[in-house]
Amino acid sequence: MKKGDHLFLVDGSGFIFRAFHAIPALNRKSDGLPVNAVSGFCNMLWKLLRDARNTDVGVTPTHLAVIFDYSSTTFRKEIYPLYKANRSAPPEDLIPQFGLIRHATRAFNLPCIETEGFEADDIIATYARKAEAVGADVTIVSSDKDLMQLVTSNVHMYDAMKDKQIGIPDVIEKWGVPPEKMIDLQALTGDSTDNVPGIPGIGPKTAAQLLEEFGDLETLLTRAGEIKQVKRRENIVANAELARVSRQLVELRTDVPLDMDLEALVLEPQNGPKLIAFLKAMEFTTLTRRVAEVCDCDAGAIDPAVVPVEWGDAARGPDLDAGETPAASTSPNSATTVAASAAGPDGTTPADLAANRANAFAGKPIDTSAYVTIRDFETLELWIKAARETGLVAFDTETTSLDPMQAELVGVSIAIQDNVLSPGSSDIRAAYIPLAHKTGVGDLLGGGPAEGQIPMKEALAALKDLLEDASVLKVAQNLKYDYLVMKRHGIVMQSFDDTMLLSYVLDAGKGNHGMDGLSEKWLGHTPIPYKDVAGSGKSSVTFDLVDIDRATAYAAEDADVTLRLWLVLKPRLAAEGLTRIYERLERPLVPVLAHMEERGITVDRQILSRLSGELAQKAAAAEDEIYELAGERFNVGSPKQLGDILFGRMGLPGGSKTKTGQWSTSAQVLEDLAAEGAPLPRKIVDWRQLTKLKSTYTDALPGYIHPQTKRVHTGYSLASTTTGRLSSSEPNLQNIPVRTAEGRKIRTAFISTPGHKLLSADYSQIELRVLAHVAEIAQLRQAFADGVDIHAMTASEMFGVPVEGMPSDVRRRAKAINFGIIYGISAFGLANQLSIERSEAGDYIKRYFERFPGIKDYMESTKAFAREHGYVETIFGRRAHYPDIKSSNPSMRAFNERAAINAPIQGSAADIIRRAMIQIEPALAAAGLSERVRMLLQVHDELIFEVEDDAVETAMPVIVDIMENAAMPAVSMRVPLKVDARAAHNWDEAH
DNA sequence: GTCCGACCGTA
DNA sequence: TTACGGTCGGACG
Repeated sequence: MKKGDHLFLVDGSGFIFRAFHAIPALNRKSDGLPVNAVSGFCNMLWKLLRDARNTDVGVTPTHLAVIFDYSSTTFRKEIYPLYKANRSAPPEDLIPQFGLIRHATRAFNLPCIETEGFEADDIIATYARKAEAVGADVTIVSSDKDLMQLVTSNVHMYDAMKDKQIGIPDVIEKWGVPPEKMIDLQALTGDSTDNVPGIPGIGPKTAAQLLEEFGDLETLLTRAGEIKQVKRRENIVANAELARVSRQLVELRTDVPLDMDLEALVLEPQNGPKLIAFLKAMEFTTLTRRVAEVCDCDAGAIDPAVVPVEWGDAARGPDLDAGETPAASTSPNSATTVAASAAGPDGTTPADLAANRANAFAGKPIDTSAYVTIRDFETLELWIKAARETGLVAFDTETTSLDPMQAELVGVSIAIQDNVLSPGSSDIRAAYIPLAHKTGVGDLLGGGPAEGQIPMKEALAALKDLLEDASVLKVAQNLKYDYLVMKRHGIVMQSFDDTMLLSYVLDAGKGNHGMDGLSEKWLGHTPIPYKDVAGSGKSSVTFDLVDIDRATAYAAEDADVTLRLWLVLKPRLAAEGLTRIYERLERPLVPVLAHMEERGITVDRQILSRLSGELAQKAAAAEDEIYELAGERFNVGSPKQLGDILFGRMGLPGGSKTKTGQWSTSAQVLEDLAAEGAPLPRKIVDWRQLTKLKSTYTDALPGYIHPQTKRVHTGYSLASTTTGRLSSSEPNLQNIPVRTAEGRKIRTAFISTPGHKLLSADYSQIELRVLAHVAEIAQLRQAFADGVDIHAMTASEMFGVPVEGMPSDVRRRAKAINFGIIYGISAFGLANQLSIERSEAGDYIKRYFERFPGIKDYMESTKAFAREHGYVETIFGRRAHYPDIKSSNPSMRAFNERAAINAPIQGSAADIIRRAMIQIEPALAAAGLSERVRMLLQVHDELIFEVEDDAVETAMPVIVDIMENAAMPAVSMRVPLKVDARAAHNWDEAH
């Protein structure tokens, strides 16, 4: 961009609201879909672009971008939590138009820009100043006064609705101050729509007058004593701080990190057919005709585009992030109303669309012989172009390993809905792009690269543009894997969906969410098994050694199936009211977790090796004593042999049996025997602990140290629990010992890099707090509000023992009961836990319910809900399904009931920490800590960070604050959340 | 080689 | 009494 160029910055979000209110809502599609704002937007863009071509008329953009708000959790909320807190949900008819306007922007071939953590205004400000700095002219298409501070001799505003330019004189005329003083003026007057406080009683006229007199806000505030009017003087003195905060809120940032540089905003030629297809889908006949004339296209020959409609989830659940789009209405039945009155392109309501799609794809044959192998750059370009045209592409990587940190990229497959490569068709076409296949299977020296592959570097450069293009939606199955593999090649994917996560949000509790299973379930199609192409066991090969034709069939099929699954599952989100869960709690976690996995954590090999030696010695000693006591040598690790010795040859009384009929040798049983005075069981328990620590931790962990990074990279699964918790594997870092002193030594091996500390922040009693919240238990809520010992309080309530001087055993029982409640208590389970009679446990439970009747109510109503709906919900609306809740098998039914009672508690806590994790990185960025603090691990109620020594003090309150307020603003907890944080050189001391 | 049960580590 | 994943032994093929 250079002098003489003219950048247009369209305030997309501002325009949506203005157009919606300015244009009558009777502007609807034939099926009832409200499109008034979309219509105004399209006409405005067309006018701007037409003028761009006709140099005789108006100003002519050479560059243009449309900018949207992305999220309401901006840095301004940090400065002033009440910022925009009074915003109510947008009107129902507006909700589907947010998404449509983004589609419209893409149909116009224009960049669509949004940046997390910043408002559209800040992005506009940043671009405007950058363009000005290189000598270009700027026109901001908006009439929002918040943007007027940006006006200079080179930066103008344009009110598209009134067709009016706004320059410096216009600002002065309207507000009485020049643009550079608008910030001070707004700081004084405040803004009721955004909840910017300002100074009460001061409006624009007074503010302008004061600024005229004192020059600027700071001078005014310091010299406020000179003001003659008594009330005004006192008012300003009293509220000086409020004015300063307000100033921070209204001043726009000009340092927003930009994904696209100025050059990328250059105005591309119009794509007539693409635009016409969109306009036809919107039924904008006049504009369609005009565009067709100008582009010299035959509009009649172009089919309407398939435009997905995001309905929002107006029907239910809290708004997960007030103010963000698309947001919710509070009316309980509004989604149905919108849905009933409006229609998507291949259905009449979201539910119809979902059903139609499911029907269309169930059993629809998949022709795996039609897949294409892309072997030259030109063909690749053609496919990428086609993907851009449709704005939707399924994507899959083929690699040499299931571990994304070790995997070498071998090839990439893509699938598109093809109305570009073969016009008029909406079939799916899929292709495989081999990149690193080798020849010479079985050749000891290994073969060279296979013939007919595009050089990796060239192909990745082309794919990078597509994958990082926010205007093209990428669909993948288990996206985190592909995201990480691509990130390791310098590609940071933007705009994505994950079919695994769609299935998880919709159907958690109904089986797993792997691609093969989903394909069977929804498409009636069995994909080619991996082992059919790569073999299995000893004779298996890595994917780079698979013949390219075989690889094409397998890989392209994966992309094809993924795209089909997306078409089936995505409409179900809106139909079932789960869009917000998916968009706010699930999808944003993918990059967050990918980054955590990529970072890994340092594990000290020496410490583990030393511990392993110690454990080996102790275990050997214990083993000798065991043989001595048993009178023979046997495999201590074999429960079967051990059982024979203890309960057979030695004749000890057997406790419980396992489900295979064997005598149980569990720790519980052995402890009971030890209490009876038998020495052997005690030794077995000791031996088990030592060998467990050795085999599972000290010996296994070093094997996970990555050869290049020298760190341990766990893998998080987003979709393997019914409740919404994450799980960790290879290695599982969510079960590193902590309860015993011996076990805690393992944690000393998890260390920070030099100059850093590990910071651990964990929620205190989060599940009991959630219980107090959902079941509305007055005593529990009070106890948490007062910060008293919750288990002691319970004991005191139940047994009438004062908290002061309470025997530890009494408190222990109460603690077990509290946990039992969370787990959907049964007398049997509690009796087991406390080693008491079942009748006594039953009495405890009875007394508990008497003291806390709300708990009983919660349990009964949760069970009833689960029976009626087949699922339960967290406080944020995540669902956990229990299809067997009505089982005729009483123990199976009871098990499902307990799980259903537990799921909203465990799941709500899981949702809260998810929200914290999603907010952490932007919050750290806003605090300037991005480079100095890195989130490494999550252990259900704990987050572990690696922090530069000097940043610990600043980072800790930021992290604690985010975590403690993570439920807000979606859910206002009736109980405070408490987070404890510590930093130290290793995990043991930090915890 | 692959699968399953028993056991045990975490929240 | 909830939710997980890893290791081992032992049985199956």
